[in-house]
Amino acid sequence: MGANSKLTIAIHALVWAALNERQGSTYSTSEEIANSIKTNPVVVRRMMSDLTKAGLIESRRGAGWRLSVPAEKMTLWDINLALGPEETFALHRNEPSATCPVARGIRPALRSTFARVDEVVRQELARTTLADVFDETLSPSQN
Amino acid sequence: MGANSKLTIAIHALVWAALNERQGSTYSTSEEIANSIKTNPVVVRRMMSDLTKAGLIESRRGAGWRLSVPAEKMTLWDINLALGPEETFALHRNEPSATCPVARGIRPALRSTFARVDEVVRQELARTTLADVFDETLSPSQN
DNA sequence: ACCTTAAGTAACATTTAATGTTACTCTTTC
DNA sequence: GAAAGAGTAACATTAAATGTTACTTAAGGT
Repeated sequence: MGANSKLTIAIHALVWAALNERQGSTYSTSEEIANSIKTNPVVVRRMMSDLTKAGLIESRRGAGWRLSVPAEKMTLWDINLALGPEETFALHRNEPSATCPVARGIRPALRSTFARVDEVVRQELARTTLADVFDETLSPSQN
Repeated sequence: MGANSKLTIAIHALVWAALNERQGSTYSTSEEIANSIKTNPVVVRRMMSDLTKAGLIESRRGAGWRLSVPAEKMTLWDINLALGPEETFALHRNEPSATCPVARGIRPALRSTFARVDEVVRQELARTTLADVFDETLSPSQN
């Protein structure tokens, strides 16, 4: 499958939960969230389970989840890290030739190059909080 | 399939061609390159075709390809752009709910967030040249 | 205690993008 | 005009993401 939309789903779920809490509910359920995202509740539960393990939210069986970190303190990198971040670019799927000097040297060279890319992605995600996305999502220009 | 290794394949091919040219050959063929990468020649031709269209290399039927931009002037972003860059993070695969305010507002919010991420990736790739990767690939520590 | 609700999770199905492969046509060089 | 190798269409294969069903487990309310 193509690109990674896990982060999109997670942020959507968290913004939904944040709004739900702001409107007076304590817990949000996988069914409510799946409804907004238009996906299956199990997909939501699976993903929320990762966020729970990372301590970003807390679950209560029979009730749902609530944020355990304030939206202002939760960065998009925290969320992405909880989901198990993927590298922006992948190395070769198969080991390249063992006899060719280019093939032998290219992997370490690209590893360090791609690590720098991943680092700037990390920095950019760490700069944005869930509250930032929340505000932009619900800004008047969207209604 | 998982992550995007097209850029890896392209850089590998270009470093191979650069070395080949430095060693006196004018043209490099899809079979030679595929041999080093351990993939099918058609995969190489397909990808090289994109690089040709972008003007980074030039092809001659019956002979192969050669660089048309010096390795010092060709950035990894030029290469990635030629391949048709993918976005680092994808939005929802399916349209989310039309009635939920979160679902309606989240896409524009994420679009701008993810655009900033793509921009820092672009900047980082533009900072590294094919010559940089060439040198690191063939550096003594790799032999 | 019992019932209801909803999370947690295993197992399997489906979808889709990337990659691999075959086979053929088209240019260029010799 | 023969050989080499790019260009490309068409199809096969692989593998990851996502969707779905069905069941188990924990918590709260009656």
